[in-house]
Amino acid sequence: MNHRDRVRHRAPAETGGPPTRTVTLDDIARLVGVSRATVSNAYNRPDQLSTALRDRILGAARDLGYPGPDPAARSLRRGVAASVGVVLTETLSYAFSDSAAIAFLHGLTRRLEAHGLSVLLIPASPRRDAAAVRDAIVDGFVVYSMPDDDQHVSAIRRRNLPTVFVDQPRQSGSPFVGVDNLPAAREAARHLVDLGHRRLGVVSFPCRSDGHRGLADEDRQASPTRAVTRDRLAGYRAAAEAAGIAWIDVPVEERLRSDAAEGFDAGIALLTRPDPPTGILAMSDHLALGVIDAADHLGLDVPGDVSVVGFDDIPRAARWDPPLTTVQQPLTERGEVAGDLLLEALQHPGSEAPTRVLPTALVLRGSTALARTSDRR
Amino acid sequence: MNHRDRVRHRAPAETGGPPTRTVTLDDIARLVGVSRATVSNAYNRPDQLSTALRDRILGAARDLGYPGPDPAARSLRRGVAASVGVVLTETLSYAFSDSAAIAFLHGLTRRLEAHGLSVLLIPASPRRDAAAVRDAIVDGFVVYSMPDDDQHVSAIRRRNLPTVFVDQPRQSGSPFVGVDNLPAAREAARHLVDLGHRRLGVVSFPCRSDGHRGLADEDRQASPTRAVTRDRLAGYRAAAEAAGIAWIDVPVEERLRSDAAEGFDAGIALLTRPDPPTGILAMSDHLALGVIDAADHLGLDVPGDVSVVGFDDIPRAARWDPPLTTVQQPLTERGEVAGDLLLEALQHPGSEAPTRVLPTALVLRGSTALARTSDRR
DNA sequence: TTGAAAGCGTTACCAT
DNA sequence: ATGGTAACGCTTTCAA
Repeated sequence: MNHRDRVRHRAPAETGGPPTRTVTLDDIARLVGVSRATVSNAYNRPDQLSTALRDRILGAARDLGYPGPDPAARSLRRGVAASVGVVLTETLSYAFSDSAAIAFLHGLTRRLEAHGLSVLLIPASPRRDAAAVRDAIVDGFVVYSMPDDDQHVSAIRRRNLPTVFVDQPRQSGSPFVGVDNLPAAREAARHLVDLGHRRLGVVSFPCRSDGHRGLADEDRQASPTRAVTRDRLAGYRAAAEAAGIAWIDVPVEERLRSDAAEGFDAGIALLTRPDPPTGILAMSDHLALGVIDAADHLGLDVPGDVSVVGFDDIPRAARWDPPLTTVQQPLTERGEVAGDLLLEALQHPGSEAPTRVLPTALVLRGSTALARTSDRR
Repeated sequence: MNHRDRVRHRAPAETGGPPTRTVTLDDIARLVGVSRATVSNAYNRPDQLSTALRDRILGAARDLGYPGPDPAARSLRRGVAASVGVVLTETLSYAFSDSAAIAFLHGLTRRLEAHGLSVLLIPASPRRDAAAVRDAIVDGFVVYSMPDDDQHVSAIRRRNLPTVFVDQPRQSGSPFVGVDNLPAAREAARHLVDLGHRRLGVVSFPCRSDGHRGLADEDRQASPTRAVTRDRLAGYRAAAEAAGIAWIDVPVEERLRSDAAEGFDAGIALLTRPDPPTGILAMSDHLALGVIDAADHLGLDVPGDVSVVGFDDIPRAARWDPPLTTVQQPLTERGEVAGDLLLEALQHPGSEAPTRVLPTALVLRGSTALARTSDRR
């Protein structure tokens, strides 16, 4: 980014240096005939000088077009940025198409703005280097659902600032907020099993960040980089095996992102198998809604022919046709809690690093029903 | 915000000063036995020193727990922030419940992150002072739909950085992107008139930021602080008067925010009037959907008893029951264009300030229908 | 390949 | 009430 627009170069004789502001505190001071300190006080400590002088200073500043004390210089000197950095799972723009991320940011900003803190959204997609993280002028970080081995996360760790982790990774010594994914997923799967479903299918988040899309073999399932994926998979599996269903028989369709298009694609893949599942577990509502569309598209009835369970309970879930059975997690509240934890960490640096596990609940709606008798075993 | 956590105070004898970093470039330099400049080069210009030395330096940095060059100092010295400030109509958290704002941010971040720029969301609700704007360490600003007389906008103007205005205010000399609200609104109103509706009602954004909620008298209507409000009102009015409807007879319900709850409230107010409107114009889809709910609630059929037209065409509009007739504007694209304009302004400071007016289109769906014959005149 | 020095624009302490 | 002064931590030119 070129910066020359707000700068001017000093006379040619000048020793080469950084870009120079058009007008600084010094200029005002000189013009008014006071010291730099006094001008600074005019801005930051109005009570330290006479009203008359202050007005004279502010007037001169206006005349010269002085933009006010330079924020970077200010921040350097004071050691405070008045802002908080946020890194999110995917690209920034993706976050704005993901209801779960949006709800999180809603809760987070609600808390932070109450304290006058700005929120710096940092581009941290897997493909980018961590420069933006290293250059972020912030007082602390919020890490939202990032892979364990992510370079941005490492860079944040090195920054050594108060950091709150959401969902993932779990970082000892740092505040954490999330839900218990394994039991939540297990309950979702058990629900299908209890309805008599024996042929299950799963639509999963990526196991690795290698761009794979399709069936996840045992090897991939063994080592998902994201804990959310790992735990939900384990939960589904636990319930299936508890019901005597061999996990090897359960197709796990891995998809790159959590959106309806990917869900649709995965749904088609699952439902056109030779022996298609009658119960499908999706790791997010976005994916689940896509699966329902896929069933529709294939002329299958939900829940008549196939039951679908989501995860998150985004606002659209309840309004869908049929309304989606899903695992509800407190999306906005997670953001609020993350905000609270960070504020706490900023105010009391030395204090304990709390872990807050929020409750989930299986919400039964219209997208699941008893398996046909013929489909049971 | 307390900053002491990442700092230590030097020996007691130290002259009082700003908070001090635990370890700086200097410490590394001393430990390795080189100059500060060389350590700096190790980070910023790897080609300027031998690999061996570089490794020694980076190793020492790791040993000392050096967090890397301080971003604020860096930014001060280089004169670049690598970030862009954004201020939005309302509170930050509100933005995350407004589909139009979300779509805008989606488009904006898509463009900005491609250039490695971070996005600083600045709390700028009408009640806050402009401190967050003054302290924002950014290379430029995006102003999204703010009142003309807003103090944050004034503060941004004083900062004298490249700034793109979206919707409002229109600032001569600065890039602008928006739509032509007056003709768009006029078309929406004409649609109702063409369907035979003679008793109209309007659900409006706030005319002033004084917290008023309810019928807007002529005086209020005469001077809305926001151009969007002014222009849409003027458009509605033009179509009504062109059809011989006296504007004084058209109730304008002013509401504080653009959400379904406010729309519901306004819908109830309009539809329980002695001579209720048969055609309602809402300034946003969120409001319009609330109006439909209100009609439902009162046992009125949409569009049988009352027709409703929205504005924006948010994703939910097409999926609603009934699907909403509305004025479509390119929400995401607006964000992209804003991003492009700002990037351009950052790269070529002196250049022209383009104004981009994006197209709108009235989308006819199920929420509008012919007025009953008995209701016409 | 390395180092010395000159800033970047502020703020906060201390003295007057 | 006001000013002198010493940092804050870094980057860059220029010379060696």
